[in-house]
Amino acid sequence: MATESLQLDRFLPYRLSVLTNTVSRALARRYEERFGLTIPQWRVLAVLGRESDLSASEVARRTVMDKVTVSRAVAGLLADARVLRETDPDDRRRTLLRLAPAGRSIYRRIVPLARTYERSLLRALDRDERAQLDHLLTRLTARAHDLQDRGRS
Amino acid sequence: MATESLQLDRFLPYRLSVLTNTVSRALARRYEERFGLTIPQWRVLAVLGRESDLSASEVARRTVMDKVTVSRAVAGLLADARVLRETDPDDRRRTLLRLAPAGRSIYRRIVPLARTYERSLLRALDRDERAQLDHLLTRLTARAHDLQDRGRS
DNA sequence: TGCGAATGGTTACAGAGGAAACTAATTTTC
DNA sequence: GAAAATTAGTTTCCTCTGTAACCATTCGCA
Repeated sequence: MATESLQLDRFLPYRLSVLTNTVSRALARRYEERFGLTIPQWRVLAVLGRESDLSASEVARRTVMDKVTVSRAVAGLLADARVLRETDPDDRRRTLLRLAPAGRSIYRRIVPLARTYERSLLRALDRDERAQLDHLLTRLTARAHDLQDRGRS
Repeated sequence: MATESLQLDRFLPYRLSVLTNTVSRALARRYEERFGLTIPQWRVLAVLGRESDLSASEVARRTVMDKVTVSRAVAGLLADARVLRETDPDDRRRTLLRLAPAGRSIYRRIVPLARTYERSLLRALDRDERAQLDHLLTRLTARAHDLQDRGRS
C-alpha cells in the first residue's frame, strides 16, 4: 500500500474554498466600489428588501450570519441612514429593522448588479448543468450541516 | 414589471458561501483540535507532503494563497519544527521548504482525517452526482477566474 | 410574585487576512 | 558594468470576524 498522499486541487473542501473566495471577492469589490457596502451589509439589505420589520436575530437566522456580524453590519447601515431601527413595543429587548429610503434606493440598484454577476457566472453552464448545480448544492449543504451537528457533541 | 427582488437563499454566491463556510469551519476545527494547525498551515503541509524543496512562492501558487499568508503559515510551522527551511544556493532570495520529521508525521495522520471528512460529505451524492460535481466545479472556477481578470482592468 | 434561566443585542478582546511598504538579491537595460 | 526594474520574502498597519463577557429585558416556575 502506497503512503497516503493528497492532491490539494482534487480535494473538495479546497476546491470549494477557492471558488467561493474568488466569487466573494469579486462581488465584495463591486459592492464596495459602487455603494460602500460590505458583504454582511449587503445581506442585511437583501433580506430587509424582501421583508420589513425583522429583528436583528431574524436577520441573523436568514443570512446565516452570527448576531455579532449582524449587529456590526446594522450599526454601519444605521450610521449611513440606510436602515431604520425602532424598539419593538411588545418586547423591548428586540429592535425592528427596515430599509430607509437611501437603503431602498441602494437595494433597487444593487439587486440587478448581483443578478448580472450571477448570470455571467452561470453562463459557464447549460440549462441541465444549472439544475444539477442547484441539486448538488442543496444536498451538500444539508449534509455539511448534519456533519456539523454531529461533530459538535 | 415587478420591482426586482432577490431571494438570498437562491443566490448562487450566497449558497456557495454558506456551504464553504460550513465545510471549512468543520475542517478547521478538526485540524486545530488534533494537530494545532490552521488551514493555511495544513495547505502548506499538503503541498510539501507531495513535493519537497519548494520555495515559498511556489507553495503560494499551488495553494492559491497570497505570499503573506504563506509566510505566516511557514513561520508557525518552523517555530514548531514541522518544516525545515534553507536558502537556495542558486538564488539567495529564495528559501527551499520541506517537511521536518514532525511535519511528515502529522502529514501521514492528517491526510486520512481529511479524506474521511471528504468521503462523509460525498456520501450525500451517488457516483453520477460526484462526477457532475467535479465537472461543475471545474467550469465555475474557470469562469470565476476569467471574470476576475476582466473586472480587474 | 419574585428569583433564576433564557433571550436580544452590544462591547471588548484577540486572532486572521489583505494591501502596502520595506529589505535583500537578482535580472534587465542601456 | 552600474543604475533601474523585478522578484522573493517579511513586517507593518488596518480591517474583518469570532468568542466571550456583558447589560437589559422577558420568561419559567416554584
